[in-house]
Amino acid sequence: MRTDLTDKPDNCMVEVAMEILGGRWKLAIVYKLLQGTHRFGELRREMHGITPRMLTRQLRELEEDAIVERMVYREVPPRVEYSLTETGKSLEEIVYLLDVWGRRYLDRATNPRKE
Amino acid sequence: MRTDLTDKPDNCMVEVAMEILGGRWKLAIVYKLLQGTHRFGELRREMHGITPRMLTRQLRELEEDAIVERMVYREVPPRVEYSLTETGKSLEEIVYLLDVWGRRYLDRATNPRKE
DNA sequence: CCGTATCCTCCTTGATACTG
DNA sequence: CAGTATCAAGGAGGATACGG
Repeated sequence: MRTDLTDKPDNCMVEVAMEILGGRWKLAIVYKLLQGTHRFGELRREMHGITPRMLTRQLRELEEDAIVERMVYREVPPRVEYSLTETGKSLEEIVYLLDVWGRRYLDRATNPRKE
Repeated sequence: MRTDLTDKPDNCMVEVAMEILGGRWKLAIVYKLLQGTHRFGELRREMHGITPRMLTRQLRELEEDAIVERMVYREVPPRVEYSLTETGKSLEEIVYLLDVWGRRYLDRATNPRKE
């Protein structure tokens, strides 16, 4: 499944980070959770197009990697809240910079200009 | 293949960025090129485990997305050099932070400690 | 409301051999 | 040296229906 993270020969930890954070949804979920705790259904609505199955899988993987915390309230109807761990919150600057970079990239791609 | 980047409904540009930079090798290649221009063979040797086919594909995609520049020298034997564009260089801080994050993450995973 | 169960497609990645 | 060609496997991601 995942290559052994401790078996990275040289000093490029970018590969380690991308192995945990890669994929289509992970960092977008972190982006949402940086704005505060969310319930399953809230995330589902805000993530335009994700299926419940996918959302569950991504959240479980993030939980295993200690990025996300899952809090279950045994009520009727059931309530489950997701939030970031400290490790998850430590991604704030990276996610922010990626957001900025993506916005600028899109601007350039949309109205290209000469150098 | 790729979803239309201009068709992202809300303000989460993280998805845009990950669509361009996601995958196993892209940011690791950027990491190497931040240290200077590289030839194909140099990258191949430094990227432990990448096949020439994969390296070619990743470099071509990065070239299409204007992250990487390809310079062909018509010599014998042939020489091709890869370097970052300005857009590529603008990833420096992100790549640096990902490297740091990955290193710290690995430390925590290797010698876990209680809070 | 918060998920699971099933079934499915196709992209990503890889191994190996070969070429200008 | 710098790639292509070919073949193959596996997993990421998706559609739909159902369960506690």
